[in-house]
Formats: sequence, structure tokens, C-alpha cells
Amino acid sequence: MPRVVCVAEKNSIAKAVAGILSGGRCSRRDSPNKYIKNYDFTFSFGFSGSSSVTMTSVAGHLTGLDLDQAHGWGKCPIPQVFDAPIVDTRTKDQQKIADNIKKECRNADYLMIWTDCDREGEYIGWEIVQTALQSNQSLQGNVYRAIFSHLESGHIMHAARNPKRLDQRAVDAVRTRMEVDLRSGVAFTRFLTELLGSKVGRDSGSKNDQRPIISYGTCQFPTLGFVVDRFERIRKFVPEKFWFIQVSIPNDNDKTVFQWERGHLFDRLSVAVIYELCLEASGNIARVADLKSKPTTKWRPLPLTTVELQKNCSRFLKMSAKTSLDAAEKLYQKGYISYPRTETDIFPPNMDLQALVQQQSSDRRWGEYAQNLLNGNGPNCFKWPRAGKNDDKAHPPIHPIVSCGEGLDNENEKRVYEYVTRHFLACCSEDSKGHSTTMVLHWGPEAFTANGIVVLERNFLDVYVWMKWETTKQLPNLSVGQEVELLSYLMKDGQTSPPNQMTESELILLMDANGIGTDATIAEHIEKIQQRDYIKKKKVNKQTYLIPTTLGISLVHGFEAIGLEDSFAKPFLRRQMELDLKLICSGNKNRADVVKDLINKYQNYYGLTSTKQVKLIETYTNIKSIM
DNA sequence: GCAAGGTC
Repeated sequence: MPRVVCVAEKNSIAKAVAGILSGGRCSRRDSPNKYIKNYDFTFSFGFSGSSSVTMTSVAGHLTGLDLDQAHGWGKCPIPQVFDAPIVDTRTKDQQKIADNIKKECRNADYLMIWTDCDREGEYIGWEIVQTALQSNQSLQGNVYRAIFSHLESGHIMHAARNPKRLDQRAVDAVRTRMEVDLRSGVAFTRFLTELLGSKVGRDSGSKNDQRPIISYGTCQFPTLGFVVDRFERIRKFVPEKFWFIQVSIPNDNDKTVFQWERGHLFDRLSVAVIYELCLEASGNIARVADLKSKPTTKWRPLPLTTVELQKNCSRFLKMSAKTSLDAAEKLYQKGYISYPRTETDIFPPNMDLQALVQQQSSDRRWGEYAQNLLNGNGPNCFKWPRAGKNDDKAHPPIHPIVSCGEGLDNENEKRVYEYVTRHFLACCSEDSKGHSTTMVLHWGPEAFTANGIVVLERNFLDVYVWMKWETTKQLPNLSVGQEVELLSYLMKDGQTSPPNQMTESELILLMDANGIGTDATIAEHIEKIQQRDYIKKKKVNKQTYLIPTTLGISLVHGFEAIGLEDSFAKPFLRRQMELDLKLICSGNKNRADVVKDLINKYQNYYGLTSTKQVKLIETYTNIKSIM
């Protein structure tokens, strides 16, 4: 019988796929790595007929990239970093996993790649192929690639029966990113550490004269740039005075305040003239000009992605992005929630979501809510979630798998589980419904509006406890055309205020929108620039803000003073690389040209930076003296 | 000792 080895990106996928292909009849063997298992069964592939199959996995990348020995830290002039030979490396864990693959493939006839169907997965597939060929050259030409986007059994069967080949263009694109990130990162990190490390070290009074690392990374710098940018906008902010008119009318024993439709104006005299006009024309009498009443809804959330999870854990639970992602990872490993790294905000149509809701019906906190959704009496019954626009073709939105009851003793995991579950139940609920009334008053030639909301059905809000939507005070009972005596009519002034410092939740949004990092790495970049002492967390009242340090501000301004064509601290460079990678994937550019162009650019920037390096030191010294 | 990207 022919022998087929299948390799997935992680054990959870290997286990699930083996279970489906074998009809639940597979046997499990250990591998040298405790997280990796080998699953044996028989299956009939189109290319091999009835075969003896071993399904195993890697755990992410199987190889790493580094400069060769001769070009290690301090061993060569920095510019050589841009064209030094690159070697593949393996950590001890990777070595064990590679050994397992080589052993399993030694007597194999076919190799089938089951890594995630995204760009990185394609590259990991290529790493697996290279490793397998080291022990079995005859596999060359007998490598297939399964195309799948979730783990529903019919879908997996279809993938097994319709294999494709690895997409070399996607592999090339990833290799390009790796090489450019490595060379640019290593070169500028060594340069900055040599130039500023001892200076910063002395200033910060760090012990045993240890020099801090001052790193450059294609993601680290734009992340820092966002924070510094906000900081500068606040620092340079000049408040501007404005004037406006506000009127109010009686409402029961209280009043209803109406806002001027012009908002506010920055010219006092204009407002004063308008105010006089109104007063002359109408005295203290206004007229109801319009009354609009309409149903309104507050939408339930979209299915949960990683970025949304991190943003909301930061906003609602005051957890750092790193902490929430780590907790989610643990919950996934324990089998409580689905895979936590996903960009998908649309559920596959044949998923049994009701069964997942049912799972939650025994919970003390939201069990009754879940049960009511399924019972279907009352306005709030199970409704298929809204569909977002993103599908990473690899993982479904984050959702709870089983109820954990009181089974979690780690506080962070408990809170993240609660968030994921409440979010999921909210997704499967009705929108919240209300009624909004808008009244327009005319006073002289000017219009003023007031708005009232009655929440009629809370629906998902009952389980999504962090979101608020409240009934406001009712508008007074008046009809169109009616005249009303004003309780007050005032000309007021105010001034514009600066934006707040950056929150972590805003930073995540900015990074995501600008393509800086991925769902899995955004939290790490934010963590990294704190470790490097470029930014610091600062608590004001109950809110935590991210504030750049002297070093962080100096780096951004220092490079600005040098005047590189594409600023390191802006997202443009990274975005341009991303576009080039897409062109490699579509076959419109080749890897060698893109690498050459990008490395050339960094070489030029390095040349310019080193001739103007004194500007970096000056900037640091100047900012140090005024901070 | 340096990057960013996977994953445990």
C-alpha cells in the first residue's frame, strides 16, 4: 500500500483532519515534541489510491532566518549586513519537529501539505517540503497541497479529494518580507545601539553599565510613530475660542436644551449679530418647525476577530492587548474557545451555532439568556449573526466551544472567556430597538434641534453588558406649528480642546487599518516598544494612555531631521512592501527584483543616516534637556 | 544581544 504523509500547521488541525478522513478510526503516536502527535489511518486519495496515511503537524514555522556566523553582532562592518549570506536556522524545538517529519517521510511515496491557507501557511508548507526532501529525495514531484478554509467534514473531504500544488509565488512573497525585515532590522538596530546605546544607558542610570538595545523594526517604528504623532498634536494644540447660541424650553419641572444647527462659530461678532436678529424677530417665542419620529436600532456586534477582541478587552476590561491575547491562547489550548487568531468576521453558513448557544444555557451568568434565545418566545430569539466583509480563509470568527462553568481559576482567562461568550451570544441575538424623536425649533431665522430616545427592546444589550444605550428624557409634548415660550436663550462661548493621548485600543485600530503587524503580532509590537523604553503606560483617572518617552520622541524626530524620503516612523514603507508582496503573489513582479529594490532603498537610507548621524545625537540631547 | 512571522 502506498504511504502518504500529511502535515498541518498545528496539532489541533492535524487531529481534526485525521479524525475526519479516518472516520474517527485513527491511532495516535507520540513524536519527539510533546505538542506534536502522529495520527495513523488509511484513506484513499485520488493520486495514490488506498493508502496508509500518517497525519502530523509542525508548530508554526519550521525554520528561521539569520545572517551567517561571520556576520554576527559586532563581527562585521554594518553595511555588510545588507548583502551578507543568509542561513536557515532551527531552534531546538524546531529541530525535534523537523526530525519527526524526516523520519515519517523516509519511506513515504507522497507528501500532502495541510497548512493554513494563507500566505504564511504557504511558506510553512515550503519549509516542510524542504525538510522532507532532506530525508527522501524521491518525494520531489509527489507533493500536493490541500485547500481548505474550515474544519467542517464535507469541506475537508473535498479538500482531500481535490489537491492542488504549493503556490510558489506566495512562498516567494513571504521570503521577501523575511529577508527585508531581517536585513533592515539588524542593520539599523546595530547602528542605533552603537550610536546611542551608551548615551541612553548613562542617562537612564542603568546598572552594571549595560547598554540598552535600541532597535529598529519595520513594524516597531510605525507603531512608535503613531504614539509620537498624537503626543505632538496635543503638545502643539492651540485652543481656539468659539461662540454659539443655546435655547431651552420647559419640560415638566425640568427643561429641554436645544442645540444650534450651526454648531458653533469662531467669530464672536457674527454670533452676536445673529443673536440680536433672533431676539428682534421673535423675542422669547420660538415655533416648533418640525417633529420627526422614527424607529431606530443599535446593531449587535459583528462576529469576533482577533483585532476586535484585543480592542474591546482593552476598552471594556482594561486589559493590555498582550494579556488578552495570551489568555485567549490559553483558553484555546484548553479547548474552551475556538482558534483566537483570525481575521474572519463571518460565520460559515453550515455551522451549528444553535448547538453552541445551547452549550451556554447552563451558565449561572448568561445561561437563562442563552436558553431564552433558543426557546423562541419573546422578541429576542436566535438570529443568524451579521456578516462582516473579512474572511481569512483559514479560521472562523472567535467563539466559545464548550461552557467552562466555574472551571477557570485564572482571573484573566475567566474575564476573556466571559467576553468571548457574551460577544458570541450578542452576535446571535436581535439588534436593540428603540424610537427616536427629533424636534426642530425656529427662533427668528435660526434653527435648533433636540433629540429624545426611547429604548423599546434591549435584546443583545442584556448580554453585552459593556455597551450602553439608555432612554433619554422625553421631549415635551408639542406639535408642529405650535409656539412656545423659551425658558432661556443664551449666547455662550467655549474653546476647542486637544485630543486625548493615545489609548491602546486606538493604537490597535491604527495599526490594523495601516497594515502594521498582523492579528497575532500587533500586541507584541506594542509590548516591544515598551520594553525598548520608547513608550510608557500612564494612568489618568481610570483610563490608561500610551505616552512616548524622551528616547521614543527623539528617535522619531531624529530621523525626521535626517530627512529620509519615506519616514521610518510612518506606515508608508511597510505598506509599500505589502503592495510589492501582493504583486509577487499575482505574478506581476518577481522576488529577486523586489528584494533588490527594497534592500537598495534601505542601503541608501543607511548611507544617509550614517553621514547625518550627529543629528540623531543632537535631537536626543535637545529633547532630553527640555523634557 | 539585533526583525517579523508562525506557534505551545
